[in-house]
Amino acid sequence: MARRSGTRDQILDRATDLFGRWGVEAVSLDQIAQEVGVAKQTLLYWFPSKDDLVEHVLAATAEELAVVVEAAIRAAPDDPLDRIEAVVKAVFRPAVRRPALLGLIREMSRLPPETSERVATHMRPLADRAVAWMRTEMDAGRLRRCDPDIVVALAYATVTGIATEPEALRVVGWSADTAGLRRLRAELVAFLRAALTP
Amino acid sequence: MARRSGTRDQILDRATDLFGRWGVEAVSLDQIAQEVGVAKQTLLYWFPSKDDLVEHVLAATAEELAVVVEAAIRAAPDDPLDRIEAVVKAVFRPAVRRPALLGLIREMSRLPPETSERVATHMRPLADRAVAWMRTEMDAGRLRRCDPDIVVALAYATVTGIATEPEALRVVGWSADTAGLRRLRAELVAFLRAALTP
DNA sequence: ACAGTTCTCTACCAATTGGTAGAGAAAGCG
DNA sequence: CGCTTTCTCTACCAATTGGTAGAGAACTGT
Repeated sequence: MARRSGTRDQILDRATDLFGRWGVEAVSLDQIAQEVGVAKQTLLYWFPSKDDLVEHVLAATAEELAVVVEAAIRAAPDDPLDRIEAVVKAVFRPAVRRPALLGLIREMSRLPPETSERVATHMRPLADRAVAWMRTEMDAGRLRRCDPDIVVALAYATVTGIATEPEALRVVGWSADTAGLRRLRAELVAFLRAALTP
Repeated sequence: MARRSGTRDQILDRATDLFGRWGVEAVSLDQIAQEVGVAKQTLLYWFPSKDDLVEHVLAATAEELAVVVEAAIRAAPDDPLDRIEAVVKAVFRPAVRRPALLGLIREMSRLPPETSERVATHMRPLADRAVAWMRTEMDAGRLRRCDPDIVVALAYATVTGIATEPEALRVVGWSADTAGLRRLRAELVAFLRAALTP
């Protein structure tokens, strides 16, 4: 999250934003280099190929999101709905400040299978924990009974979709100012709460 | 939906799939031409530029989805939750058969503003009707009271997200066979029902 | 058979793509 | 000081990009 200072970190940073906003294929090395303010060759010194850069960007992003989620889970209260709310809010903040973050995760499905598989491996422990946790909460009657695998994916899809598609929100007349953001977050939390209450 | 026969329609058809799957920027005219089985120049005869092709593909897709949704609304029962279920099922069928459809709508946010604005104009009447309808149902106490603008966008994000991100589902161990699809659709409908029940 | 559209083709173009080769600063270190 | 490592640069490359020019089929109506 912190904009770091070395050339390598600056490259990672700009590449994250550009890849997430426009898609990996749509962003050229020349463009990244120009925005960072170095020659393209400098990119290729730090990352021997574009694929390599993409992979490092993805790994760093997945890692960053995982850290944010872990922290939110640990800090959150015991009630499952409160906990979900805490996680959503934790993800919402960096996602709104840098919309590219979640957009990047989406780019996964457009990458060669081996790459996306490696990123998926990164996320799997987190997803597994979430699923297991939901299952126990359902057994305890504190969450609506359902298929936890799919519902974790549904919740993810809702949060990611809404955070990365300003166009869809514009269609219904939403605007991205502070008040709009607060309203959006509140509705998102209420939506998930209603969807998961027993 | 029907695979039509003229050269122009074949081009539109393949372009829809390829743009939706890989993103507009990632697909070249040469690639489309090759898959259709014609020379690139034939594409540029029917659509004077790539931008023009993109625009026609988007318009056709938006139109197609709008027709499906309209039909589902008209055929559905009066109860709002049943009606939502009918629409989701109606969208789910073509979306799963051709995942590119919803993926394409997502591409909107990556296009030049004028283009995305024109597509948005196409969708707006539908969204407006949905919002107005939700509002009256809420007033009648048959839907959970909330901000209908945002909740329409949320429901859209959930359906689109889940239908276009097989990767996210793979992470939680989901598989795309017939049984998996049925399970997914059932959970999706239950999720939305729970989220919108008063 | 005719001329006129309608359609698809080959041949080419300038610009951009990811990537290579290797020179030259800059900085640590004896 | 000199030597080595770390870093960034200019110059270039083959391949691919969206797009142009214009020739030739193939089907029209007469």
